[in-house]
Amino acid sequence: MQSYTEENYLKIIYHLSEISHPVQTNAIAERIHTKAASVTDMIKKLSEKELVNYVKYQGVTLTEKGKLTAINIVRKHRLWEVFLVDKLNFKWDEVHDVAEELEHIQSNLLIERLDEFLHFPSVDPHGDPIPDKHGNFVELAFVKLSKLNSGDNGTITGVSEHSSSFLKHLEKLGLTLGKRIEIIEVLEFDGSVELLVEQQKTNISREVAKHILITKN
Amino acid sequence: MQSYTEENYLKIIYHLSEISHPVQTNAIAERIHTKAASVTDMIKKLSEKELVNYVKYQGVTLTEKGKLTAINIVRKHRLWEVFLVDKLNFKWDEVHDVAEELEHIQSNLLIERLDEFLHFPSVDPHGDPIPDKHGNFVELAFVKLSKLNSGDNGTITGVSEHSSSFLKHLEKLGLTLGKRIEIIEVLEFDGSVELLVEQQKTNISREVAKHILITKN
DNA sequence: TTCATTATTTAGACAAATCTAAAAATTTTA
DNA sequence: TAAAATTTTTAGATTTGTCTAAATAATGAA
Ligand SMILES: [Mn+2]
Ligand SMILES: [Mn+2]
Ligand SMILES: [Mn+2]
Ligand SMILES: [Mn+2]
Repeated sequence: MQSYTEENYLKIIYHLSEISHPVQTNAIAERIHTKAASVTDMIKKLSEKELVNYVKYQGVTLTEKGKLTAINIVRKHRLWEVFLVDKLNFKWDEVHDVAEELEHIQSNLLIERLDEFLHFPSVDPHGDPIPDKHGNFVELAFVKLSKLNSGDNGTITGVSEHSSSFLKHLEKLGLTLGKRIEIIEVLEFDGSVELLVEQQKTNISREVAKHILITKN
Repeated sequence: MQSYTEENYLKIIYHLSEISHPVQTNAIAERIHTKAASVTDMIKKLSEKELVNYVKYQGVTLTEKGKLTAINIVRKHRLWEVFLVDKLNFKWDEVHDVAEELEHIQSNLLIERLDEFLHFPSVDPHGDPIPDKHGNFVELAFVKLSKLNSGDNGTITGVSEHSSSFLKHLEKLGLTLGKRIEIIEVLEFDGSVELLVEQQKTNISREVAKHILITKN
């Protein structure tokens, strides 16, 4: 079994693996709010336990065992987020911090029963896929809203930024999961996007558009 | 805020306070599976934080602040146990260990919403009272089954032993919360009790009878 | 390709929570 | 009430995860 801290490292390494291979020490340090020296220490420990492959000065990659562990934590995180939103009426911007704690509860029975109670959801409140108990899940074919052109339309199916301020902003504009949108115009000047949601015209910055994930129709 | 470990000490001290005032070092050590020396260290720390009153060689008592903190942890523990039984179909002997972890999740919103979701239960799956958000609760007027005499009858409303083996044993005999019982005879020889549950005659040892709590009618 | 910059690791220290062994205080027994 | 037994505390060490400062390796610019 891994400690709370080890689990957090594995999860962060898993997420960072989608961006760079291998994962750099500094990248981990930044995400986990710690110093590079501490990361090196922990990486050595995880390597000792055969959860990561570590090459000095190069970085780390997860071993199969480490990856399965990480995916299981992600599974728990996302299932708890669904629980909080669906059953306890949390808003999508309120769930992340609590899920960061709940994801470390150790009980297979608990998580399998929770999954069942929630009717085996396939995505979490932010549109992220929920791995099944074997670690399998389907990556949805997203495209960033910032890549669309005028006339394009689609459905909001995810966000790539989970901060409360960002999510609250989207909520206010009515840009929530499942909403259909149509691009009116992409301003050449600053890349901001004018779009239509439920007969309502809205304008969002390029920065915001980058973090909204669309499934085209 | 207190650490996970500090919370556990406070909770144990709270429970032991019902038995002895002040609470002895060794009693805590035994319950928390640690050594007396470690307990002394932690007690000093809790005293420093004004969560307990500590007199060297005498023992500890909780301060008002410490007591409120402890009651809040008990509240969370019991609410989670209700959740596990009522919503996730756990058996009453399966919930304790998971609740030991869940009770440390830090989120007032979570626990208030959970309370609401469970329709503000007043007792947990073992018949123990659940404090409200202000720390108030009613102690039920229990009597140990071992104190009853032949001819007495009442309802099982609690247990004072939470081990899985004990609870499974009761389950097997049909001696669960809410069941009405009638004492047929208390054997003089060994104090074992012959009783009637749902037209069924059963015999339990004095040791078992001691841990079944009855509300008389 | 050499020097400067950046990234990473090592060395040594620290706080939290624990332990063992020994000392000190309290309680029990005789 | 004095010795014996028990309980509690102290002293010093250990483990986990972190830090700062210094050393080392890798990368990028001239
Ligand atoms: Mn999240
Ligand atoms: Mn999420
Ligand atoms: Mn319990
Ligand atoms: Mn209980």
